[in-house]
Amino acid sequence: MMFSKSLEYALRAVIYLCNESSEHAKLNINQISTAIDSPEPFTAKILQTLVRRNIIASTKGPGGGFFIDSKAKPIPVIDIVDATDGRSAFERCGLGLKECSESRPCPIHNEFKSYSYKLQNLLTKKTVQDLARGVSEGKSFVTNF
Amino acid sequence: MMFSKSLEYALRAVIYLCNESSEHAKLNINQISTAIDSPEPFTAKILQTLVRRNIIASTKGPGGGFFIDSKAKPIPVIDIVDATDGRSAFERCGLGLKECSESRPCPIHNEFKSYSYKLQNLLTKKTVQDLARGVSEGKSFVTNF
DNA sequence: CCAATAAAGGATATAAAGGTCTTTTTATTG
DNA sequence: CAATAAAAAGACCTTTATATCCTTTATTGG
Ligand code: FES
Ligand code: FES
Repeated sequence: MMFSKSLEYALRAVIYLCNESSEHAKLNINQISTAIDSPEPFTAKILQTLVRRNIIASTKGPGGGFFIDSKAKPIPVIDIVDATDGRSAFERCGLGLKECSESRPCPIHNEFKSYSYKLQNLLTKKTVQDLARGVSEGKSFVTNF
Repeated sequence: MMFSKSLEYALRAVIYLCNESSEHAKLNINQISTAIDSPEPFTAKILQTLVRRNIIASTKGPGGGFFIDSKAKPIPVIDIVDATDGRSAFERCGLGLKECSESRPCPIHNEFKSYSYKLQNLLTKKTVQDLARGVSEGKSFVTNF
């Protein structure tokens, strides 16, 4: 696939929020970007779009910040992809041809579509909560040293 | 994966050359970029780097142009990747962490590495000639309508 | 109501990828 | 040898992704 920086930061932030925040323990942008070691204003922009899409929540003012109600419905990873990069990388021709179809396939069409389908499937089944679990159990990390 | 434009044009050009050129039937940059519908000067740059890497050959002067001796040794697709995009996308952390290792994996490390390994393997085994064969048999295409 | 705090919004800056143009070098042919 | 054809080389331009900055809006506690 090759994730954009926006998607990388979005995923790390959302996983972090999933473990560390709640309606009663909001985190401000400085806390988040410090934790996941991402550029603060850029991360703010990204989180804003996630809020607009109702993937995460936020409140303004003192004591405000971003949070995820982790008891809320599971968030498929593909939702974060849709919010940041969109799905065009999956749909276009892997060799950049204008048309991508079974009737006029490029030489990598079959492999590419098969992979592309499997990956979308995986991203749809896998939730942010699944990824967050590994982190909370100390098996994986979203932070640099 | 997500190929760069350079890699897309490189692959289409090399596949085209594989079928349509030989030491005695060289193609100039105008013929190539017209055929594969790619920006001519940009494609020229890309082919220059492939020549420098001895993936394709070229001669200057009237009657000159680019060519592949198709009876020459098979060209693994990974060679084109190495020449254009390099392999860093395979090696870095999929979530952009500074370190990527078994001892400090991010939440997608295992899936990412497994996919990354399989893809590199596929690109190593699959040759440009394999891809060109489909095109010469009319089963696939490197050109737009 | 006021001061402080924090996100939202919008304009702007920087870097990298993608693409073009001009000049130089090399080879061929009449 | 001159004219021409073609790639090589290098400077330059454009667009998109990445990132920052500044102003506005909403919320809270005193
Ligand atoms: S035609 Fe290229 S991936 Fe479908
Ligand atoms: S640590 Fe993220 S892919 Fe290895």
